[in-house]
Amino acid sequence: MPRTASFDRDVLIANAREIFWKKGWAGTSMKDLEKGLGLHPGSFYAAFGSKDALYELALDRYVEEGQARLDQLVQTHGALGALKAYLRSVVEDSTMPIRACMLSKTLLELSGQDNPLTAKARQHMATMEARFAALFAQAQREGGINTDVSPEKRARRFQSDLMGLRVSAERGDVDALELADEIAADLDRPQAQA
Amino acid sequence: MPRTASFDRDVLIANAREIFWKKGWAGTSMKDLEKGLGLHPGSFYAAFGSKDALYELALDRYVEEGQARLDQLVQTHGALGALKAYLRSVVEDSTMPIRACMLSKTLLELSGQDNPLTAKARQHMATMEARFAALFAQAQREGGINTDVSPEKRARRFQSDLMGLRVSAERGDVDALELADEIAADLDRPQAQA
DNA sequence: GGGTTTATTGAATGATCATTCAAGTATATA
DNA sequence: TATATACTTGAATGATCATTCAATAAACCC
Repeated sequence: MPRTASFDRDVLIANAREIFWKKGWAGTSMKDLEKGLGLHPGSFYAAFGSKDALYELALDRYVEEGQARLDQLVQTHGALGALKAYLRSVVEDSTMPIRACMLSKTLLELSGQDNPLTAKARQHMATMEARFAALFAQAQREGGINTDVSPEKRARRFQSDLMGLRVSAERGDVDALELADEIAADLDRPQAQA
Repeated sequence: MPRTASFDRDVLIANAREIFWKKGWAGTSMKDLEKGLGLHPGSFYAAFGSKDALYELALDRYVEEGQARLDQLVQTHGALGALKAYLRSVVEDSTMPIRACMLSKTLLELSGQDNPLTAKARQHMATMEARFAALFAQAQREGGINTDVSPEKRARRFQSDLMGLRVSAERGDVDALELADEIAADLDRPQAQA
């Protein structure tokens, strides 16, 4: 009896991720979304509930894709190689709408107003960091990296440097690829003790 | 003949910097500004012209104060010591409304929409980087740091790490002070070659 | 102290914001 | 093919957005 929906929900979420990632939370209007997704208000709200709800789905999707990209790099380059390649990929990959990390953008834009989406962004960052830590642990087991510093600590620093790299890459007057290689080169050295 | 203005323009710009820094560009409404500055619309527009114009003044002020803080650190700690102390200060200083850098926030929020304010943010970043480079050069002359890498390159990396640190400090679940000390400790070591 | 000049006030403007909903349309089963 | 069921449409909602402006109030010079 029911009429079937004419759109692919998954594609719509991917589109939304693209738009939100590029233009940010406040910078994306419902008109932008209606146009970008080809959806009228009624269909939009029937499908997603609200702009906030879709943003959350877009964030989830963003992290899933990042993890998938990382997984693939691990398969081809191994743990340590994947971490290095990941640094390059975030400034090279031309399929991304901008260089900056969507989690950083969300956190910076919304943490000053207490928007619930910041909690989500923070969670995702912790998840990514845990994934990095697992890869550092694997690299240490495989002997590719020395064990003077815990995987957790290395992961924390790695993600911090990654965020810095991706902000720098938005500047335009910075050779982000060179910066990425510098950070990657540091991974081969014993880490400084604070 | 004229009536004198009842407000101190400098104080108002400082207040605006505080509000914009914390809540961001889109997150700050005219109502926020009117309330925060104690100014009615008419006075506001007579004094500053527009919300955008005031944001630009706030950005300028933000950079001036950062430079002043850095200058003071140089006087007490010397060039290299100042760079290290600056890392700590950005996560410790309780007078700042948030940990994140206002230039990063501006760049990330507005670079996806082509807002002219992004150019301003980029310029300021380049200026800060030049200041860092001068301090690295001084540290190299004084022998506090080795000369295997150019001051410009060190400055670029320093600022990138600084941005990453300040994004990480917004997470809440990261010991930003420890991270700052790790980055500071790296300054004493020969820099890795990419 | 009167007259001029400028600051202040706050209501009004028109645009845009996210969201709602009633009416219309298409599809799949029976 | 009739009917039930869901999807689609787009106008309407009320809030809030940045900005304007005419009216009012205050301060300075002569």
